[in-house]
Amino acid sequence: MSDITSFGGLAASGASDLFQILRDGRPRTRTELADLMGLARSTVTLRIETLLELGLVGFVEESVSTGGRPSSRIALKSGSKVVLGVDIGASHLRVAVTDLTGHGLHRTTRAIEITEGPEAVLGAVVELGNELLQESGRTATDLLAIGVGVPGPVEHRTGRPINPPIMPGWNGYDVPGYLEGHFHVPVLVDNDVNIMALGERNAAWQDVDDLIFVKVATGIGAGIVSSGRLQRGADGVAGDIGHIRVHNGTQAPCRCGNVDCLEAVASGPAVAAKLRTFGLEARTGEDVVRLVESGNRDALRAVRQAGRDVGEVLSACVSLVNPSAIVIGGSMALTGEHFIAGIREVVYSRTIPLATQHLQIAQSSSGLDAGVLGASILAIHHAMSPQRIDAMVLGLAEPVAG
Amino acid sequence: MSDITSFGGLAASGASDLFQILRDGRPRTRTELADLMGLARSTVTLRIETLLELGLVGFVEESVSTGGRPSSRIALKSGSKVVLGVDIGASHLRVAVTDLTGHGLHRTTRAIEITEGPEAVLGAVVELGNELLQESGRTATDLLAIGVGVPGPVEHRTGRPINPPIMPGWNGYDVPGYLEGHFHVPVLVDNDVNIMALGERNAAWQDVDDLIFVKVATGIGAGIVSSGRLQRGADGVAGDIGHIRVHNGTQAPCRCGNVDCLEAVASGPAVAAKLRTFGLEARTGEDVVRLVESGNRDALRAVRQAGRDVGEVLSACVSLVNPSAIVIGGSMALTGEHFIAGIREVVYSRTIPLATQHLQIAQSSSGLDAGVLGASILAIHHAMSPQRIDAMVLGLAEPVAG
DNA sequence: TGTAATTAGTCGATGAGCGACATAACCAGC
DNA sequence: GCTGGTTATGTCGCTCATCGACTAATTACA
Repeated sequence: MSDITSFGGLAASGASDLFQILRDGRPRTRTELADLMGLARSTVTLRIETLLELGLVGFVEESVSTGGRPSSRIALKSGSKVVLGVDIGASHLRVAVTDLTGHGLHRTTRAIEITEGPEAVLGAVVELGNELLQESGRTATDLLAIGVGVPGPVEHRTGRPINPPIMPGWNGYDVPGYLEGHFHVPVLVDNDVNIMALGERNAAWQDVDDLIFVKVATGIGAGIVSSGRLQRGADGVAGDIGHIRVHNGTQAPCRCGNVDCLEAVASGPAVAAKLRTFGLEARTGEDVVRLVESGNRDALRAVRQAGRDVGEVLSACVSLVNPSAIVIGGSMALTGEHFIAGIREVVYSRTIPLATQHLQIAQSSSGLDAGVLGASILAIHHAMSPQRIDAMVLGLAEPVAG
Repeated sequence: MSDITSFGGLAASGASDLFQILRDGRPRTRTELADLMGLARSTVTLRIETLLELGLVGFVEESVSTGGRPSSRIALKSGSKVVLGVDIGASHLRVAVTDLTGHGLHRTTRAIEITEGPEAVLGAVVELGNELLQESGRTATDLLAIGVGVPGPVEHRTGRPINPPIMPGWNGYDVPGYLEGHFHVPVLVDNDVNIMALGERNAAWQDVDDLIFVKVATGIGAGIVSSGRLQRGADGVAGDIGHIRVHNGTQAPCRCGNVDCLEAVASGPAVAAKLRTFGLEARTGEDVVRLVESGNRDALRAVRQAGRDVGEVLSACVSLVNPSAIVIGGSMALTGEHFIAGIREVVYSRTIPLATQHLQIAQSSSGLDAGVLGASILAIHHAMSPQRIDAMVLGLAEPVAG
């Protein structure tokens, strides 16, 4: 009764360990790799040959000599394989094809209404996905995995949304099942803010292991990366900071039933509502951004106050998890420095210096692409996991052995 | 230039992997272990023999048969080795000797003033440590490691306190250096709340992977365990919730310079100060506990309100990290259900149901021992790390080979 | 008391990984 | 442009952890 992972010798020559090191995209020499893994150089050479045969790695030309024979540099080769990154929002859908390094090839957007339910929205995902594959000259067989972000709580293990407040009809829906039925590859689903945190970290904060990504748009949420790992919490709803209480005394009612929730005070629609009391025309966060860009004083002031309110909640977050970076994304972040200035003002005054001395607070650099990039990363992480690499190596070894 | 970990074959026969499984204290059969590790039973047998020779594991008598030859059950054997757990408080010192399963053998307390500085306090630690070793019939050679908790921020890597507000003279002091000079074993230092979180989890919440331990005493702090790992943050000051702002409008000044910090409102001394305005005699959290136990109405009301204030901050923590348990410790927890009722009242009303449906809020069960137990766990984790077990196995192999 | 069931100990075969040595490629200086 | 120093690569026999299969031991139950 032995399992499949062993067939005489060890699992799969451990080539996947080597591969995981190359995942960061940096080219390495054999000696570097040997040091990094604590193995002999000759062993590393053998493992590299396995990965070369699989087409997973390749040589980089630039051979730099330090006085002797120049070392050949080995790096991850994306090959022809691709993944799909899907970012489902309340009112729009964004899909991207990326190679295995997470670099975007093609992307596209479509207006949808998430309230139309899972079949309608996921049907659009299938359409856009197929279009993109065709545009980038790939076939369905080149696709390795799909990552999906949805605007609500998800049980990451099963990929099913759980009681999502703004996604009627999606509760418990088998999102991976639908997409796997059309693409026949693994589908990973997570909260949209979580994948944005992944995307942003991969794009601009590779060396930062403790990071909080905050999305301020129609809703407000945070994705937390601690010790380099995404924190989902016990029920997968960690980072739901939109309903933490703030105290500016307006008793603003929130859709959750409470009052003075951050989301009822500082979200795009909340700021827009406040601006309407000044006789300004505004409904969404985008409207607010437009008013700020036009230089409207009331809008500026309201945005800065919203920043302060977000800052109040974030100062608590900083005290609790002590991150080294906070990245602000979502439509409200597009108001530029005014919003972030309000955040900084409160965070740096309401937190002990020890926690803020190395803290950076910055605007999202990947902007609207953070979601699809993060979704791709999620898919790549799965497609390139040690288990799957081992399986590929085994697939290479078996025909030879048989 | 190869390193010491390899001398011809593999590092150390991988016996440490096996040992790590047995660390939970549960006895296992060979077949169970083989399944758990994905290795052949014969291999497991060989590894067990190595650990038997080292005296690290042993057989458990009770042999249960399921219809055939009864399996022999293998379990961790604490042997004669011990560790010291040290819990340094603002005004008292607690030291315990425990075996390698973390079970206490002897413990003792002494009144100290942390303001007397590191040499005086650590001198007392050395005295008490030696006394305890003698009492439990162990010698210095039986000691494997020391774990220490201090009431302030610590750089865990070096064991040096960093700008601790209530520990004048300790800033940057080499705590491990002092103790290693006397005991000649590794010394691990961490924040007191962090080790209490470790101790509490080990004592009563072994199966809970997401837990927040909150200490409410002279100060207020939290230790966060996420995905089974202690979260220290980027600078090692995660969980410092004492200076998060609460809003009951009293503008209470805090020693940190801000107003309305949780610590200025709900800590032992803060509640005591409030009770003095009612003409009651109270200075510390212990005084408050005494008044509550005597049934004083004002004290009851003040404690419940303090619970609500703590609950306000904890509801933000729940939204952010989504734990499955919150454990309340520290002197204020000794006021019994009144304090925790206030916490529950606010947390369950100010947090979305999704995050609280499986949330438990409970009083610390290990009480005053949480600190020393956690410190021991910290020491044991280090003393029993894969690297150190590998080294022990090597030490066994080398004389034979040489 | 015998038989089925289950666990434990033993041993030859296998191959991942190692170190050592020979070879290849490049630089600098004469 | 040759030559010696330097650094990287390729090759090969050896070692030992691990495997699977077989045998021995121990119990339950008919």
